[in-house]
This record gives sequence, structure tokens and C-alpha cells, in this order.
Amino acid sequence: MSIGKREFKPDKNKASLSNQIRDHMRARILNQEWQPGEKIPSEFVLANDYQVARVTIRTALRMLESQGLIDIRHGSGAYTTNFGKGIRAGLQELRSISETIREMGFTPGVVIRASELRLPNKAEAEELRISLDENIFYMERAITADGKVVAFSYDTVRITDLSQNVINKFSTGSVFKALEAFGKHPVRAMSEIHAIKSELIGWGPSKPKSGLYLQLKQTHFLRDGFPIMTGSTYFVEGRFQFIIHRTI
Amino acid sequence: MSIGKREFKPDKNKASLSNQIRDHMRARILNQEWQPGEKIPSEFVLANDYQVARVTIRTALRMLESQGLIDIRHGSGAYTTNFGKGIRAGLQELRSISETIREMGFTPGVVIRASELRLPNKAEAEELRISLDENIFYMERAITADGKVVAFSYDTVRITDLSQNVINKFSTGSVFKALEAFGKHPVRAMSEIHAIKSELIGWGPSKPKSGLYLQLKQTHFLRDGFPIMTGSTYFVEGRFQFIIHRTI
DNA sequence: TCTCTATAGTTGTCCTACAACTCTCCGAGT
DNA sequence: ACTCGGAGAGTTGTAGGACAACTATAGAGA
Repeated sequence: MSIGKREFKPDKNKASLSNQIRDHMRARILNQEWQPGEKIPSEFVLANDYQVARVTIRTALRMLESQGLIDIRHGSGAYTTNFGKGIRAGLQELRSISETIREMGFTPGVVIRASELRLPNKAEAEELRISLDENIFYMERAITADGKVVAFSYDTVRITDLSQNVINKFSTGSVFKALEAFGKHPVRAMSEIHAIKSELIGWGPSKPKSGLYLQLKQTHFLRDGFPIMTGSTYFVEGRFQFIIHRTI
Repeated sequence: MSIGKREFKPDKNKASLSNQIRDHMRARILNQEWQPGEKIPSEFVLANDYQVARVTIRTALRMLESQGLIDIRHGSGAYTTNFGKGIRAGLQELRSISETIREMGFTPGVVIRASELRLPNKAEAEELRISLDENIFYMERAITADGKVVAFSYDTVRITDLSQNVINKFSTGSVFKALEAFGKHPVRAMSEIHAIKSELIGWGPSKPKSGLYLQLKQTHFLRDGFPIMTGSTYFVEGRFQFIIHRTI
């Protein structure tokens, strides 16, 4: 089936239908298939387009509303919200940076500067709730969009049963995909946000001259509440636009 | 009717039922009537307790899930997350900065540097969706905790029906309280987050030497979707800790 | 021209039913 | 005594239909 210019095929093995539709519609919004401020089709029409029940569409729409992408008005319709341009991400959504970059129409990439198996320091062991003699996987990466660095990342992953070919996965792209490769799906993260100016963070040819970064110091958790990854991502100021939807 | 220790009476004149139930259940979570990590009653039971349809409960639950307060597992149930307390200081909650400061055990204060009625510039008029000949209220403030500045704020308020004594309220403390004084309750805000280094932002005796700020460029909206206030708040790096809860 | 009303369109809520998934418990087999 | 697997109960996900509540618009009437 084709909806707009995009294909939509429900995948039985993956997330729930409403979650798949939410992601599909998010892509349509971010790619401005639906213009900012524009009214999107009614729930009835969408239910027909996607060939699902109206309640399924509603669930997806409420999630998009919670994330600030649309604005639902009783008796009137749902309208996409107005944003600026550039790469942007709702901070409260835990999503792969690479995926976000791809959805914005750029080509994501990863450059690994260093990666190693080593023992954690005290802070890392505490964050990951492991003992000091349990190995962790540490890596330093640069995330790029169309070849230009948008963020530098320093992360440690808790890996009890890590084989070499799984480690290799981390080098090829999204950390989330690599984690999924051995059945670990982080579902939430706690982040501290800081403004940082330092010459020591960036590296490589597209290291920013300003040295100005938005730091996300975060720990990712699995569904059962256990931490799986901790570290800091430094977003180069001006190359990535962060949005937060704040509600009462 | 009594649910837990809390009363719940649907108010026909206010928000939708599911929104009222969402707020009611959020209070139960934040007050730890449901302990962190605990399983909350099933949708069926909640629907009976609140005397509404299951779909209404579901809508409320999905919103709470989007805000990271609960975790819904297919076939199992919904569980409160382990971060009930921390979220309150979180960025995604639209709350008065002064109130947050007070909750953290400091004494909040406000210093007004400038305030005036004037015409909006083009960007301001667009953000507030008003015409260029409609007056706005502009102010420059410093928000303090125990006398030390934690943020500098530059805001414009849309004031169609604003009397002088209401304007005075803005000088005395929380902007939210002042807005409520004439029946305007912002319910959500869209924020861009930036790292900024500038000598032009701060002022007064506790202007930071580093010139490093976390900028929240935000617009506040009323329940009907219309913007009421727009501007930027610059948090002095290191004096205010921002936490954000990210979920899928 | 202006105001009010009828009406069509859209979202909110209700109801019932069943599918899909999770967790526990109990019995068969080793 | 222990392991494994299946049955069954409980819970969330999706379906379909119906009506209530609200909004926007066009048209009638003053």
C-alpha cells in the first residue's frame, strides 16, 4: 500500500501497529509532506488509508501530540505544529540520532575514533550498577550528517555476553541497532543538559572552531529498569536543533 | 466518588475527561500513592473506578506513558517508572522556575531590569500570531535563588485586555501567577535549546564571568492553542541542573 | 451588510468482541 | 527432586459501530 509518497507495510514481528503508524506519520510530518500548521487528514480518512481501526489511528495521534508534533482540536481536526528548519529532534523522545538525521533527509554516518574493552572507573560502575571487575565497552564516536559532524559521543556499554562480531556492529552505525542485535532495547534515558565550551571535545577535520556544545550526559535503561549504557554526547551548537515540548 | 485517597469529580466545563483523569493519575503517581516500579491497576479496574470507558482510561495512560511516568507492557500491565520524584524538576514539565527553586529548598526572587509596553517586531508578532500594531508587554528579568542569579529572561507577553494593576503583578514574582491573575493559563510550551556564550546577556552584580548559558527559546500556549508569551531564558551554566526523561 | 441558524464534518466517549501477549501454575517426563 | 512444556487466567492491542460534543461554514433572514 502507498500512503502519500511513502510505503507502509505493517511488520508483525515488530512494534505495535499504532507505534508503527506513529513513526510513519512522524516521518511524513518531518519531511513536510504535511506542511507546518497544515491540517492533517481526519481520523476517519487516516483509518481508511492505513486500513486500521480508528482507535489505532487515535493512539498514534495522541502520541504525536504528546511529543509536540501535532495539535489536536476537538471538533476541528489535527494540525501540525510550527517549527524552524534544520535538523531537529524532540529531546524527550529516545530515538537514534542517526535515524533522526535520516528522517530529515540527510545521510547519517559514524566515525569511530577509539573503542576498547576495559574495566570501568568508579563513576561508570556506579552509573551502570556493576562491580569494578566487570568489563565494559568504551567508544569515542563522531556522528555525521552528509559528512559533517553534528555530535561527538563518549559512551560506555554494559556487555555481559559480547562477541567480536557484535562489537563490530557498533562501528557500522546506530548504537541502538547494535544493542538490538543482542536483544537489548533501551526504553528510557535520564539526561542532564549542560552548555559546554571546550577545545578538548571535538576532533577530526570538522571539529568546530567555536568549541561550543550542548552536552547530554545520559544513562539508558532497559525495560526492567537496569542501566545498559552511559556517557555523554556533545552536540555541536547550531548544527542540530533540539526541541522540547513542555506540558503541565 | 473517592479513588485512592483522592477525590475525582469530572468537570464538564474544563478539559476532556481523559485529560482530567490523566492529571488525576499523575498526582497519584507523584505523591507515590503508587510506589515507583509498582504495577498500577488494570485498565478494566481503572475504568470501573473512574466510571468511564476503557478507551478513556487508555487515552490517559498513553499520555502518561509519553511523559515517561509509566511504562505499559502488552499482556502484562502498566508500571510506574522509577523516577517519579526527579521528573518534577525535569524540563518537560511546564512549571514556574520560581516554584522549582522553592521546592529545591532555596528562596526564589526576581529582579526587573526593564519593562515596557511597546509594539512587537516582526519575529515577535509572528510567534504570538498578532498584528504589528497590537501592543505587547516586554520585560527583562533576572531570576534568583538565595540572591544569586540563576537565569536571565527576556520575554514578551501578549496582552489584549491588560490593565495597569495586572501589569504590576509581573513585577512582583512568578510570571505564571501573573498570567493566572487575568485568567490565562499556559498549558504547554515549545522550546528550542541552545548553548550560548555571550557577554551581552547577563547584567548586574552576579553576571557570570564565563558568559556561558543554556538558552531556552520558548513560546507558551494556552489551552485553545493560542500563544500567550514568547521569549528566551538564559540559564547560567552550573547554577541550575536540568534533567530530562527521554522515552521511546 | 450583518446576524443567526442549520448542517456537515471532526474529535471525544461508550460499548462489545476478539486477538496477541505475559505470567503463573501444574503435571508429565526424566 | 528437577526440568520442561502446555494450559489457562489475566492484561493490553485492535476492530467495528454508535452516538455525544464541539467547530467551521454556508445560507437564510433581518
